[in-house]
Amino acid sequence: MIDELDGRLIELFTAEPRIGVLEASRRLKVARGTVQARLDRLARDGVIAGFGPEIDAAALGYAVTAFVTLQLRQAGGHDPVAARLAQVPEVIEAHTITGPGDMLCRIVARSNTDLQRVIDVIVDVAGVERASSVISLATQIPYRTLPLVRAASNRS
Amino acid sequence: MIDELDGRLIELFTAEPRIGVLEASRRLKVARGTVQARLDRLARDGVIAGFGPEIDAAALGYAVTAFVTLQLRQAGGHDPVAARLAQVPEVIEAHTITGPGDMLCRIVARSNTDLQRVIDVIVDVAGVERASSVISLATQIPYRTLPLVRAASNRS
DNA sequence: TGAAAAGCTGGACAATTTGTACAGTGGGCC
DNA sequence: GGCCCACTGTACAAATTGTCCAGCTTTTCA
Repeated sequence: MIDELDGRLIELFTAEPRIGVLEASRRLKVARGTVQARLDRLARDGVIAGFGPEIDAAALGYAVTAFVTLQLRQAGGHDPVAARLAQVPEVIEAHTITGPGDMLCRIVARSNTDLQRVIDVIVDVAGVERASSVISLATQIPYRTLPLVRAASNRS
Repeated sequence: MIDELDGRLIELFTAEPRIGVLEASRRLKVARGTVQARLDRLARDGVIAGFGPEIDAAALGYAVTAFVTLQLRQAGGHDPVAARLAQVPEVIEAHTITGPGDMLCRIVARSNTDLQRVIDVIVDVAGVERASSVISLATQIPYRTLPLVRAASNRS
């Protein structure tokens, strides 16, 4: 799927995103065209989804993160509910899941008080039967994919 | 915290990350120096955490995502467990949480069979008492922050 | 076994962008 | 009124990008 050079390339750009193709080729000691081709291929294959800016919700004032498990009314299915949840800015992510719950959402809020408001909004969404939430107290491992890249490109 | 121009800037770079400062200034109809200064400030304030490549775990072959709630042994605390979990590449994210569970992890695996293996690895981590997992069947709302940016920069 | 295909190298070129600086202008604040 | 700050518009050298090419090596496949 990806080889060792791809792995080094991704690691390099993760560590120093602004270096550019030329500098990357120097660091990796390969021709510029190679870096360019690899990058194009990784992007085409969807391995690299994009280079967008990573926004820190906390820095925007959304200091509280919580995970909400939703139980939905049987009728209507998941998609309409998801569409309505998508209207709520504080819903950062949503998955349908196995198990007793039907949906798991990641939400953010400005404070614990604000979290109450956000949860109320969610519970008010048509199709949502009940919601149970847990608050993230600390992020022990921030979202990461580098270990996967290393594993997939096999080198320790 | 961030104003309307910051919001437009972030949106633009999210939509087309590769355009560069000069093109961005043309699109936003402001001077290049302004874009540069804004970007610097946003990065300095931590609002923009970085411009690293976004890696798609699924494209790397990790097609299955699951959320695992861990109960920990009381003794020892969270941090040592988190440190050990960090050794497992498939643990993509981990939070300490309120409620009956102690920790919530996002994990990925190559298949449902592989998921079993990953969960076994996690349960084997010293300090982990038990783990209960739910599988993500579909991503209804992919991780996003743009609505927050819009909300924070207040414009619809 | 032999030939085609694919990937990498190293180099070249024009066009564009970046980094950086500076003077001028307008609004907000004390 | 006066100061500070952000933005504008401009300038210039240096660096990077996009694109192409010829030659070489390795892999693939009939």
